[in-house]
Amino acid sequence: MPAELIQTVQTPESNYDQLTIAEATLVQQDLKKYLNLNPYLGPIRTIAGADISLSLHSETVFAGIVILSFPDLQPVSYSLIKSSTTFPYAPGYLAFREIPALLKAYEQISDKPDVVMFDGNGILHARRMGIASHFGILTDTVTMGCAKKKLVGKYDEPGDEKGRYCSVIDRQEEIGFALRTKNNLKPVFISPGNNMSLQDSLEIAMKCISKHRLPEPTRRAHEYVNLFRTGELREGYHEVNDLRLF
DNA sequence: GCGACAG
DNA sequence: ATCTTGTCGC
Repeated sequence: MPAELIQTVQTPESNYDQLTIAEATLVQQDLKKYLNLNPYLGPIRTIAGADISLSLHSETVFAGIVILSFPDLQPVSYSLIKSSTTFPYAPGYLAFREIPALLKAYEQISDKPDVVMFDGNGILHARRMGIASHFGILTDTVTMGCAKKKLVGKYDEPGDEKGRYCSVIDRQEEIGFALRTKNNLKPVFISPGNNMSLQDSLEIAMKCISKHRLPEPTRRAHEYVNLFRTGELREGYHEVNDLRLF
């Protein structure tokens, strides 16, 4: 990586808050040089969901990563951390608001997941550098995005039945999919983050669909992070010892 | 200038 | 994202 970029991203928790939008754009353009969209060949034994929860009118950020077994999708461990941010929310720059906290949550995981799914996009982004791709490049991990709303591009509405999907196209380029995860409900938007292909992201997303609109990884991450914010779960890395299974 | 716009 | 109650549909 270029020295300038390394200096900027090496310790995001201390630098991202001070970046201007123009500087953030340059960081994204630099990071894109390291994007890898080749097929993922390794096994998937665990898949994690990453998300954050915010208090209204506050700089406090509750970040969480929940690791699920694969393909059974049962929570096996989770990492929660409280942090703060002053970087404003701006479409296309979500990573600069959420990544510092998510990096802390990721660091305290002792048994890292094989894949991480983000509540947001991978390459389904104007500069192909959504939060999943950004995080995947910084940590050299296998990541993908699952957004609840379209950020950029055009697509045909997929059929009403669960499992149907259509490509999302932006400037002649296929950058993701609109995937129907539940009958008659709005689709979610899937794209690869880093170290996997477009097809990988679609196949993995389909294997994570259960009875809800959101795939299990991000659905669980959202659930845990809210339990954390409301004080029902504690900060730190925890193994799930669910005796209810027996 | 107008419309679009992850969380 | 978050603040909120009931309500319509599978």
